[in-house]
Amino acid sequence: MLDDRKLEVLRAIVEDFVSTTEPVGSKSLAERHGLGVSPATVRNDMAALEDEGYITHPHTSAGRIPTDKGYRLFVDQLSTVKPLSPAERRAIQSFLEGAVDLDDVVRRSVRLLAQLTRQVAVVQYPSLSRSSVRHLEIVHLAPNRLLLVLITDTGRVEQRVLELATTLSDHDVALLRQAFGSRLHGARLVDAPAALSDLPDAAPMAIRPVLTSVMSVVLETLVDQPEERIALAGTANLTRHLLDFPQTLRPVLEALEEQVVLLKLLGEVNDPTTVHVKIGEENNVEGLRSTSVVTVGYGPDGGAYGGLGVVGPTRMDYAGNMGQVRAVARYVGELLAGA
Amino acid sequence: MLDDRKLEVLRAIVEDFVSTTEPVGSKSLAERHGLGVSPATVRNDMAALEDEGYITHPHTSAGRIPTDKGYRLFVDQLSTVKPLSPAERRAIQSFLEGAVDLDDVVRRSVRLLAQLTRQVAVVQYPSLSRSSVRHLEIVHLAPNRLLLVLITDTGRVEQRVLELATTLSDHDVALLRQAFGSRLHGARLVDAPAALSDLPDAAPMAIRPVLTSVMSVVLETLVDQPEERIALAGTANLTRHLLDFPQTLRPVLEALEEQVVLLKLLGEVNDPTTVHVKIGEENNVEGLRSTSVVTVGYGPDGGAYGGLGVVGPTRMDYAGNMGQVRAVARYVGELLAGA
DNA sequence: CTTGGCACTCGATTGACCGGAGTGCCAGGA
DNA sequence: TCCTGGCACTCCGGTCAATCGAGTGCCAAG
Repeated sequence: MLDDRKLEVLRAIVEDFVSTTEPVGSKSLAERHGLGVSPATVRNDMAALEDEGYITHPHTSAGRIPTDKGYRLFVDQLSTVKPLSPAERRAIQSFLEGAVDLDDVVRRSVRLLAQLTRQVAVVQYPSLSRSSVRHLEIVHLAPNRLLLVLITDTGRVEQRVLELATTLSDHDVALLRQAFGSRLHGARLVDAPAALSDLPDAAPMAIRPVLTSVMSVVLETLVDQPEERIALAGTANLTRHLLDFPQTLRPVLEALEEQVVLLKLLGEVNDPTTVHVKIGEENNVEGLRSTSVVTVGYGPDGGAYGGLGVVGPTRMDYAGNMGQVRAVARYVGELLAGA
Repeated sequence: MLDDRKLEVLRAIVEDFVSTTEPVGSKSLAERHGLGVSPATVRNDMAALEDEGYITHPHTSAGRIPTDKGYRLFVDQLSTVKPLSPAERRAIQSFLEGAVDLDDVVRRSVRLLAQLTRQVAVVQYPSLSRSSVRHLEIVHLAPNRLLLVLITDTGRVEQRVLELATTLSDHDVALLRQAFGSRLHGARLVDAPAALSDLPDAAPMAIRPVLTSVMSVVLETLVDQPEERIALAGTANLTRHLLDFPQTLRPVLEALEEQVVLLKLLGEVNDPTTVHVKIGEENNVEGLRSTSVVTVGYGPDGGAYGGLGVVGPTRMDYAGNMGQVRAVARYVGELLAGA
């Protein structure tokens, strides 16, 4: 149905439209790209592409623009992820090398990504459940109050204050500390329930009740309801593209303010090791139906820590942005693995 | 120069313009507000107000709109902070009452404020330096590595990892914990240097060197460079007003992404107990020259903890927004004082 | 000092017009 | 069978002129 030239025409349409923002006509297309055929032929191909739903035109006498389906085909078959320019590599290096702690890494990454892609950038903090325990500290704040401090291998520090029904002695707390510490140290948080399963039986009879209650609270707050965090940057970039369609701006901004939405965005990736693209209507998130989202996982094995990506207009430089997103993910992954 | 009626005319212009977004003419103004004078008289007053720079008109045959100076006079003399409606009070109550920790309080507050005012809301986390120490924990992560956990009276938990030049024994750390804890407990962080000044002399000779080095790091990271945090919400509200002037949107969004800028905004308040308004060009922040900023301090004595406020178009409901900002600040202040 | 009257200004709207980019279709040619 | 040039057609976008009306400034009378 679609021979090579038709595909070539589609590619040309996407590339031209992305760079000019204007519907592209048969004549200018035949001229600018060395297709070696006349505008009339291009028109025929265009008609075929339109029949198949890959392109459309706003009105009768206007040029063609790609549909979501057209972009999809372009991304899947017609474009190759663009490697970074040396300048971009240097930018990443110098941007990230000064980071002092996890917060700093994430903040710098998200800014970098926004700057590089000129889109809205989203970076998820290393997910708790997928991290492993570097240190777990239990502090005895008051007789019935504990402070839990968890430090993960990625440098994330999380704390919770626990209110207990019973009171504890310093000695009890020392026992708790010892019991939890020895079992969790180095373990991934996902495996915490298993690692702790034998704990009640092994513990001294005296503290078993309080231990089980502490244990359930710990598991609940750290494993069942781990707090995910997200950093966002570059919302100002939305104005570059969406001023043509001001009414789409509001829902996008609203969506971007919802942590849940962003997590969903980054979490929907099946295979976190490859760059993933959602185009326009493909987005499950209402309000982002007019945008495209490029995401990828980062961390060891390419996705163990979390996700990051960019949100921009469907008319975006997919090849470039995919390359940039992937590159930043790799750097960040290495940076955190080395920390 | 400006008699009562002229002031009344200015008030009417501001109120009409704020609610309609349209330049207001003499006729409709004379009708809608019961001024008891003819349009011609209103025109004379308008001419006087324009001479003084309180209002202006976009073109010859258009109605008048207030200038920044006009809004300023309106805020200072013509409007009274509007108390909240019962519905608004209830909204605040129900919105904030479920908060479980500081993060939650701040996040809920900023959303609430954005929703209430329909502007962009900004809430500063309780400033570290102005808080006092509820608990300071020193954890011995590794021979030359300490984890500092600070819990303030407002529930803010802050942690730093310290790398030391020397190695410490558990016993040393216990001494440190004891020495710092006893002196800082209950003290305000601002007073920390004074509270710790006698520490080196009082400590056992053996740990003096390391103690002074730890002390300097502690003071530096917690007092000299306290990390301020800011929460932001409601950026989507910008689209309601600024779509008339799309080009102003970008600088505003850019400014709002800069923590530094926001801190400056909230920090510039001289007297934190009263609601403060910066109108248009009065703003020192480039990029917010087209907006007005309403801020107030919160906490005991009305400002000890931090600041919060909203950013919106100069054409905003000052009386209402000032009331809402003040009310939220009070609630948040009480909530945190009671925590 | 207020008021009605009046001429004037100027943005906004409307409708007519036209140029141009682009299309779809067709018939002829390789 | 496929490509190509030609041609009529569509429709957007910009320009121009005319008109409308809200609003102003000024003045002379009350």
